[in-house]
This record gives sequence, C-alpha cells and structure tokens, in this order.
Amino acid sequence: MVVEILGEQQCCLSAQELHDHARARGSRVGIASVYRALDGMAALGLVQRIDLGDGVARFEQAHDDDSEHHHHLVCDDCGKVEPFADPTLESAIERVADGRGYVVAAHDVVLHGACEDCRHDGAHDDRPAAA
Amino acid sequence: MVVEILGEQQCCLSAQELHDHARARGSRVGIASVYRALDGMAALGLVQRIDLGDGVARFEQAHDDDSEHHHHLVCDDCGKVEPFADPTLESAIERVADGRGYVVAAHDVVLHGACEDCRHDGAHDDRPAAA
DNA sequence: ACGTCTTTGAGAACGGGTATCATTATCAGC
DNA sequence: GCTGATAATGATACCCGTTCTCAAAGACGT
Repeated sequence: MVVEILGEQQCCLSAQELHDHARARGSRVGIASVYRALDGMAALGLVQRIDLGDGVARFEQAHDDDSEHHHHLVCDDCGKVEPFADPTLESAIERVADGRGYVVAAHDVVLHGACEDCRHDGAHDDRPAAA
Repeated sequence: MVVEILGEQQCCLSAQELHDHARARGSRVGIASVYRALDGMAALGLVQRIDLGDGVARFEQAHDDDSEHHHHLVCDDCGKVEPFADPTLESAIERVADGRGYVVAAHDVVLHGACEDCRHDGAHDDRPAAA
C-alpha cells in the first residue's frame, strides 16, 4: 500500500502524511509499519529518503532510469515544494564525486528561497531559513 | 564566543558540539543561548545553517565573498564529512533558480556515499542512507 | 487444532530543538 | 552607591518526529 500511495504522488510525502493517506483509505496500519516499510524499501533502493531541512523526512518513489530524477525548490515563505531537474547539475555532482574518489550512493540538492508568488509580497517571515 | 569557535573550524559544527566547545573553554553558557546566538547570526547572514540529513542541524561561518563557499560530502559508512566546492554546480543552481522565478536565499547540496577509505572494505553498514 | 515463528500496531522511549520562567546582569535616574 | 525597571541568561519542561519494545495477532507446516 505504501508503494501504491507513493506511486500516485507528484512529489515527496512525509511518513506522517503517508500514514494519514493509508488510514484514509481504510487501512489500520500503524505508524511503525509505515516506517518499517519505508526502511525496507529505502534499503532496496525502491524509495528515496529526502530531507528538506525542516526536520521531517520525506519519501518518494525511486526511478530506475534517470528520466524522472529530480531535486526540490522550497519556498521559505509559503512552504511550497516543487521539483526540478537539471542535467548540468547532475553531471557536476558526478564529476566532484569522481574527483574525490567517492562512490556517491545518493545526493540531496535543496534550494531555499522565495517563490515567484511570495517574492512580490515581502510580507511573511514565519519560516526558518536554512543553508 | 560562538563566532570565535566557529571561526576556528574547518567545517560545520552541531549546536551540541558548539556548546561542548564553549563549555570546554570555561564558559557557563547554556544550550539555549547557543541556539539564540546561532539564530540571531543566521538571521544576519553571518552563519550558515547546514542540514546533512541526519536530523542534526549544523552551523558554519558564512563568507562574504564566494571564495570559500562550499558543500559537503558525507561518508555513510564512517560518518566523515568533507567540504567541496564546484563553480559549475553553483552556476547550474543559479540557472535553475532564475528559470523558475525563484530568489534563492540558500541552497544545500549534500552528497552521500562511501569515501575512498570505506569503499575498499565494504564492511560497515550501520548508518542510514539518504537520497 | 496445536505449536512455532514472524509480523503487526500501540504506545513508551529517545533526542534535537524550542518555549518557559525564575534568576541574574545591565543601567538610567536619583 | 542604591534602586527599580528592563533585558539577557541558563536550567529545564515541553514538543514532535522517529525508533524501540513487546504483547497480541497472523501465517504456516504438521
């Protein structure tokens, strides 16, 4: 069911949200089992663990090919999260890893800032900034 | 004192480590004040908040120029953290942000994998993987 | 149906980060 | 040099996401 729910998503979900979704569709699953499933699937490489810097782990489907590989833009004003992909960025990362003798298993790229909507009304200021 | 300690570091420190350092050199400062100082300095842009994906916030000196701007390679086996810098990666990020109408205030790039030392003895497996 | 082994889910425990609040420093006015 | 108002400090309670624990439930071969 975790796979099913994740498969339907456009973007990442927190364990809590996943749990809520599962409950909403009638499952009696506990939060522990959600984490267990997520752990197992992450170990198998079926699921990606994503950290947006707010202390909450998010998860999303991993893709076999790189066609859907992406990272995230986070608006620190409204909290909106949107995905983006950039081949130049990917190749830059690869090059860095190679140059350092690293075997990179995963990489996080998170851009924090103000989205187009929020940059116009410089009002809110209620979210923490991260580097 | 927080500034002083951070200035001496090669790389990022957690709030806890910062607190320990301060105590070690005789200060009676409480953890709350460390966070307060860190918050204030982060708001002023003097300090960068860094998230390595292990649920612990780290902090390091921010640099006025981009000369020392860098990101981090994390070895998921031994826990080693080392900095790296790559101009191509930076410009790729900038381009993505511009294309999306985002004003990027900060960005995290964290590469997870096995460092040169650990990739040879494929033994350990005690650390969580992150995307 | 029975015993054994595995999986499950509720809730306790854990830990980083934040909020609270009594105490302590600061300092202008006297 | 006192005094009282205000701000800063630090110990600790609290919050909340995550992990651990364990009794109960399920699966399965016999």
